[in-house]
Amino acid sequence: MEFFSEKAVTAADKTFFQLRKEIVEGEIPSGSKLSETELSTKYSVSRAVIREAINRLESCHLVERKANVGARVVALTPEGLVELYQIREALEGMAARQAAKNMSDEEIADLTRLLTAHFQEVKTGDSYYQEAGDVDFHYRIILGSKNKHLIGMLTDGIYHLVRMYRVQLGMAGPRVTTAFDEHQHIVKAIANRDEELAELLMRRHIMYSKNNIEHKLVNKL
Amino acid sequence: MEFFSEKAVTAADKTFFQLRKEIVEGEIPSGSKLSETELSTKYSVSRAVIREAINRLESCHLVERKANVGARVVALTPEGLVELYQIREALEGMAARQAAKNMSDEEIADLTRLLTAHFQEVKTGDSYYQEAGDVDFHYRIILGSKNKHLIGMLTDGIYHLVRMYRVQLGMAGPRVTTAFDEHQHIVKAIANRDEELAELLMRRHIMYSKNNIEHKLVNKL
DNA sequence: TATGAATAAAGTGTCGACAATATAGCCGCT
DNA sequence: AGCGGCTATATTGTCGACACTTTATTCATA
Repeated sequence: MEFFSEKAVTAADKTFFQLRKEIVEGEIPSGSKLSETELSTKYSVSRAVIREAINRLESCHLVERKANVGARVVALTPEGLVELYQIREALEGMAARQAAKNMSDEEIADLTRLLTAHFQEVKTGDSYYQEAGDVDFHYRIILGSKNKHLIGMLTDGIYHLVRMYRVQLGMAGPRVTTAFDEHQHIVKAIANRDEELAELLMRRHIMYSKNNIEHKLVNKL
Repeated sequence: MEFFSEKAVTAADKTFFQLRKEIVEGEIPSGSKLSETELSTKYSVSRAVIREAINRLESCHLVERKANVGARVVALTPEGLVELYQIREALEGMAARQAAKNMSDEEIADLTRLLTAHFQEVKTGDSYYQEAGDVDFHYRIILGSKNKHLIGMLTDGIYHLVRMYRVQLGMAGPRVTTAFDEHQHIVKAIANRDEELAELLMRRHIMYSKNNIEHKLVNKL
């Protein structure tokens, strides 16, 4: 899943990536407390490193911190999920709009190829790669926006929280073929340089995805 | 300007607020380097406090950091401004949509009162309070969305960067009466619970504002 | 003179210890 | 027995020192 070119140069980086991974995958359960001393012994680093890692996790909205009290992993709630998807709808919609304007022809061709390759895998029915492919698709469009702030907010900011909801609610699942069709329509709109339609389709795509997840989630949280 | 209820409980808080203020207002010039040792002597706190403050400034996109090299205040560029306003358009548009859905009748009445009071000040021609009134208006709608993630991203995240552009480019200025009309239309849409229109009008409002600033900015950056 | 390696200087990254604050448990009081 | 205040403990916040990396300087060599 590391198609983000994130290389850990410092110890705080490594610890941050490790903690983020464990939180997203639920190894550190949501709602649990993050004790600085405990973590520093567990990872064999100083508390300063842990503190920096926790600060970064807070920036990703993966933990919440109170002064003089400590940090807790965020709780997963239906309201939080809805709020998150509203933000995705706004930001990724804008990303699709800008991608329709700013992606190069080669990049669009690449994206089309990705989609057909993806279609081959869909036929084999392997749902995990469906998940990865979906993330990859959205990631490319985000990059295609060429908006550095937008890219940062989505990839560094909220995408790991999205993954956290998906992983912990077990969201590898259906909606495969329908989502695939939606992806195709979006790419066509981008290829036609139709900014308005690209944004609209992306927003609908994310809204459908939200509704789908919401249904599943009723009896899980 | 402190209508955000941000109280500094810890030393790192105070340093962060102080540094943020100085960066936004240009006292620490954009593009300049932030030396940890230098700042720690200047503010009479330890480097650990400075480091935490700088980390938070990085989360706000006010400084950029490179491992083993240091942190610099972000450079103000025309491209950066455009990117920032694209994000505002997406997020505040969504905020207006959600505000039309979630604000209470009392809150809407309050907002209307704010607008008429604001109109009185516009007639006196004091442009500074126009600026404050504009920020206040947007802030209330953001809060009205009732989306915690959205509120956090806008108020903690990008709003200080928006202010930095405005302050350092000297953006107290015209567009007063037209902006006021736009505000009125937005409130009407919210009062009518017309989510679609509220979002559309807010997006247009921000787009106009962007175009206005872009024109002024040509010969400044 | 220009280039490159070796070295010195400065700055960031990391650490362990101390100080300040919040939480938990105990004791006395009503 | 229940409640409020106090003490003890544990955790976070802050500090100064050391280790490592980057950058600037110096010096030798082609």
